[in-house]
Amino acid sequence: MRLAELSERSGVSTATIKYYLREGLLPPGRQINRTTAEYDEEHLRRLRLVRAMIQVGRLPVATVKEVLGHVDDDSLGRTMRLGAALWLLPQVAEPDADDEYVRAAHEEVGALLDRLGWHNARQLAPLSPAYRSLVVAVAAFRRLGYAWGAEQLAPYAELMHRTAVLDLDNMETHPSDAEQVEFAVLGAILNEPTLRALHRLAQEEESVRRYGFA
Amino acid sequence: MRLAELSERSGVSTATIKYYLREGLLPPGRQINRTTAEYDEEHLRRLRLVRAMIQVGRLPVATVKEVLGHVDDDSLGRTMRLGAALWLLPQVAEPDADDEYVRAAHEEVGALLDRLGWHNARQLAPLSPAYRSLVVAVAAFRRLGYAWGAEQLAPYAELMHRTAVLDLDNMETHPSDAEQVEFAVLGAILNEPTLRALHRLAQEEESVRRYGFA
DNA sequence: CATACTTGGATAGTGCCGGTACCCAACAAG
DNA sequence: CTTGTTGGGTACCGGCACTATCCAAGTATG
Repeated sequence: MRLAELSERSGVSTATIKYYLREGLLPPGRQINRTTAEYDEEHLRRLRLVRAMIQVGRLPVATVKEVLGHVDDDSLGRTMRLGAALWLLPQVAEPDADDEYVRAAHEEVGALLDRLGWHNARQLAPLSPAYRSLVVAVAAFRRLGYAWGAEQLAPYAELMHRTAVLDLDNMETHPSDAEQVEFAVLGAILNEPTLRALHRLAQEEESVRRYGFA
Repeated sequence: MRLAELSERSGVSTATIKYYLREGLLPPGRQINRTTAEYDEEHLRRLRLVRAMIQVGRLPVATVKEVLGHVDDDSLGRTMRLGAALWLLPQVAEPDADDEYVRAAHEEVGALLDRLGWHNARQLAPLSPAYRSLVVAVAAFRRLGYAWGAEQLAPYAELMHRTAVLDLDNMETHPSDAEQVEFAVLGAILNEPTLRALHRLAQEEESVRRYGFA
């Protein structure tokens, strides 16, 4: 398959494919001569994966490149590849440690993890981007005067834990390590928009049930 | 309070505040004379709300303006104000109706809603951005060859419904309509990053429980 | 064999977005 | 009176994800 066909089958313009090749998101095709290269089904699959990450997952191009680098790195074990890839997902700006709301948020989130018995998360917390994002979000709520802490978050955390159990159960249905890692990364990237959409649909449903259409 | 103080207490530069004023995200201050205006605590609060939406919720400036417009519109009832504001949240590109994966995704999502008995969501579906986002995400999975449909989504949807119930219960703890709407919009905007962060923390926790740190 | 098209490679340009910088005359504060 | 700040305006910035154009070398078609 040559560039034009790859473009047609993926729905991505040749100019954009060239851009991805330049940026290293797609491996170069098999060079037939100085002006022709041959692509295969693997390229098409990779291209679809890249598009899904960018368009559905809204990852920046540079991040997609990093994520793919970890997914492809055979020198790492499964857990490390997975962790490394997930660690890169969109982050929020570093919280300002001097801010009083941020300090209070740190305490609330710490209390939450203790209360839930999430000892591993507690241990990973200082490094984890997810922990930082949570602190930033909680601080924003508190800055606006809402009581928002361990108490209010615990039931949500419980539900999210059950979601994570589903995620890993789904992942384990895939046979090979490589497939598991790809599925997990995809899950992390594409499942989030899916969950967000389901969440909003559920809000619409429940809201109409309670208050009607008026 | 004048511009400089508003800037200091919010941590937002005067240039940026002027930009928000220009864009209509903040109402103008009380004009004392041609070169002085007075701002109050309401401006500070609104500014913090705007910042939270932009930085934590990652909403584009133009969307923030629209959302605030609906929140402030007293001519609408509670449900409508809420719905109108939520409808604006970040959307995914319109799915291509000609695509076979998109068609299959439509069917799967429809089957899911039937199976769950979400009749209101089913009815709203053609209009709902959340529905469209879900279809796009499911189509992306299927394009990559994963079996991803009503079967796999149902348990997630169940959990998201329980999350939505929590959301609305929390909202109802606020006394006035105006507060309920503000809290709900904030919830939709700030709770999503919160849920995402909790989800990832839960994944880290559960993943370490199953596979250890190796 | 002629002609039109395609290839990889390179470079420059586009449009949007969230600010930022600078200038101004009018006013305020010490 | 001097120094700084105000609202208002305009111009500009850097980052991002492409997109357009050009090129010489090679390919497909009649």
